[in-house]
Amino acid sequence: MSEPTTRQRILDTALDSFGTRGVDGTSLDALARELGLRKQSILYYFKSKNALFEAVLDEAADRFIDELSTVVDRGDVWQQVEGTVRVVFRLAVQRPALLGILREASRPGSTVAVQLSGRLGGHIEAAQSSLEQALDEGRVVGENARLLLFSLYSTIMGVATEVEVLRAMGIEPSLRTLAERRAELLRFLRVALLPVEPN
Amino acid sequence: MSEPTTRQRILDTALDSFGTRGVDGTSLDALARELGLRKQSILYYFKSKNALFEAVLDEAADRFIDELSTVVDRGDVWQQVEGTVRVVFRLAVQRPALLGILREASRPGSTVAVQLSGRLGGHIEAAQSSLEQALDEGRVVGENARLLLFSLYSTIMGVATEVEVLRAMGIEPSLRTLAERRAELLRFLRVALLPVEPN
DNA sequence: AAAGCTCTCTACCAATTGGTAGAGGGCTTT
DNA sequence: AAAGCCCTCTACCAATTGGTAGAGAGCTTT
Repeated sequence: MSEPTTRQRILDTALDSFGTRGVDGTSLDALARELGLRKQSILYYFKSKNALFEAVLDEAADRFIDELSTVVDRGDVWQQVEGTVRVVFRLAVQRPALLGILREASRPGSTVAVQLSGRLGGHIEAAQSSLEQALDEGRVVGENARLLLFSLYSTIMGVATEVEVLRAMGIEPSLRTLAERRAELLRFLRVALLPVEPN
Repeated sequence: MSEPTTRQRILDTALDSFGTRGVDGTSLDALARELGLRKQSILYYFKSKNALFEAVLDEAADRFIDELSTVVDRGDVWQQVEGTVRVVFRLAVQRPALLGILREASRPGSTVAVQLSGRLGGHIEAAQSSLEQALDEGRVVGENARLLLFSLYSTIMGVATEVEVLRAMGIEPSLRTLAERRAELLRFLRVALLPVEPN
């Protein structure tokens, strides 16, 4: 387990800071301080703050894909959904910034969203066609695969990341309540997706 | 129809800018320029940028409550859900910044979220107890009213506001696709919420 | 040992940030 | 007409922002 390169350390720390404090809320100086460096060293590896952000986005997309890689090749759509929920919830605990940066990048009006879509495009398409097939075969309830996928995404990401809304509802985020949230989400999705026939 | 006060104009413009460009992405100078003022005039009405943000949040919460006021007193839970979806989607077209500022304020780690929860707390509770009753009477499928409400919120807000994710999926946001999105969302929620028995 | 490369640093910089102090114009009240 | 109030302004300010220029230390290559 060799030490990570300085470049990698910068990417790691930047991902965490961008993902939690936001890009605008993260100054190169603060980032460098956290790394025990001067900001000029950051600018040596990345020619501008925006270039750093783009690199961080690529990194985040790669990791996200990596995390989901074990899920995609499951045959059953429901198992894919279930696996995705598990992965996303694990990330919400272990690396919340990874989800935070997706949130940051997908802000309405974001200019970098295109970039993410380029990275994730293939996986989105795969998920969609998988869903489409299940829809055709009546294994899943719905009409439009793309829009259904979009609803699924919104629900899962929202439930996993909207912790402040949760607080507003009087539920303090903790490991316990997180498990409950996940269970309720899975129930919700199961009812929404799977046909009633108990076979 | 009298002209709005300067204070109100500031609140209005700030809501739009905070909601679309973000708080960090909005400088007092830029805001003042947009208003045809100097920033010192803004600071005359609001003692600091943060105070302005808090006032904007209160304003946004009031408007949001106002928009939903016609929905809450419907007897049927499903009609409440349907009405909420309609209101949120209308806002997504007419005043996206209003939803944007909720998103901004509910960022994980946000310090102002508590404030919003104070404003919306009563309405959340009302919605919850309404849902609870429907749950008890078997009119709605689910286990935990609070968590179910949370899932509903995440789904609706996500589908209405995650336009960049939509773009990434190859759906260009427009009035046409928005209507389709809403229809699919309503179908999704209906299946997820309502019991199967037709009658 | 000279030359070059990789990396981190100091030294700056112009622009922008949120914010303070206070002048002064135009009302209304005395 | 004087006094006070409401409002917007000019004039600053210190701190922070992202970014440039380039020195120099340590290594490898010639």
